[in-house]
Amino acid sequence: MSGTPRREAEIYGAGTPAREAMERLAGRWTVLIAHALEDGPTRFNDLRHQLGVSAQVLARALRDLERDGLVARRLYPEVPVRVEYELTELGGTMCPVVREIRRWAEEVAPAIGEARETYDRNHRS
Amino acid sequence: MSGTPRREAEIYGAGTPAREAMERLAGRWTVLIAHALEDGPTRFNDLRHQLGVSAQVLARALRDLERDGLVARRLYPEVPVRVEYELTELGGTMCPVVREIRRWAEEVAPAIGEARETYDRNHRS
DNA sequence: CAGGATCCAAAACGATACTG
DNA sequence: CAGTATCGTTTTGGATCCTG
Repeated sequence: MSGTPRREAEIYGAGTPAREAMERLAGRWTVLIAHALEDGPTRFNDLRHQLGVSAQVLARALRDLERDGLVARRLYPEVPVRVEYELTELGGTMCPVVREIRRWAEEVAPAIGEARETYDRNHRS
Repeated sequence: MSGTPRREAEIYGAGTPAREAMERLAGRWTVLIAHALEDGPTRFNDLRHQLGVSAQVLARALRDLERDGLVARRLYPEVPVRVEYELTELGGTMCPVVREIRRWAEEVAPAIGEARETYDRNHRS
C-alpha cells in the first residue's frame, strides 16, 4: 500500500530524490523511531509503547523505513516470535541529524511555549 | 553496546514540550519554509510558488509558525498589499538544523532510491 | 496581493478483531 | 508477540469564491 502516493506540484525540488529524502526525515515518525533505535535493536511492542502509537501506524512506518533501507527487520523464530528493528548503516547516518533536532527541540521548547501563550492571549476572539 | 538492555531514557512521551517542538520541526512544511526563509524575508506568493502548496495550507502553516514565535509577519500597507515573512531570532535557530537535514537528504537520496527499487522489486505482489 | 470561508477528497490515525 | 484487516473518525490538503 505504501507505494507511491506522492503527487504534487513540480516546483523547487519537488519530486527530486533530495526533497523526497527530506520529506521522509520530516515524516511524523521517522525522527522518533530513529531516536528510539539509536540505542540498539528494539522490539516491536517496545517501540510501540515508547512512541505511544498504534500497531497499525507503527507497522506502516517501519515498513516504509525498511523499504528505504534505513531500518532492518530481524525475525527470531522463537516461541513466541521476537522481531527486532534496528538501524541499517544507511539509517545510522540519521543519528547525528536526529540528535541535532532533539537538541534544538529541547533548547527552544520553553520559548515556543511562551510564544504560544502570548499569541493565544493576544489573539483571543 | 549490544546486548545491553538499557532502558535508561524513556522517549519523550506524547504531550511533553520537547516532543512537541520536535514534531513541529518534523512537520511537513516547517523545514521547507525555514529553508525558504533562510535567505531573507519572502513574500506570501513567492513562498507559495516555491513550496508548491495551496494558499490555504501555506497560510495555516505560517500562522502556526508565527504562533510559535518562529516566524514574523510583516505587513507593508502599499497598494497592492505586500506581506513578507521572515524568521525570528528564535526561528533562526532552526537554520543549522535545517541545513543538516538538507545535507543529509542530498547525501542519502541516491541510496534511498536504490533501496526502494530493490525493495519494490523483491517485494512485488 | 494576501488570505479567510466553505466544501470536498484523500490521507492518516486509532480501536477492535483476528491470524500465524 | 507481531502483525494484518476492517471500519469509523480525525486531520490534512486542494479548489473555488470572496474580501480588504
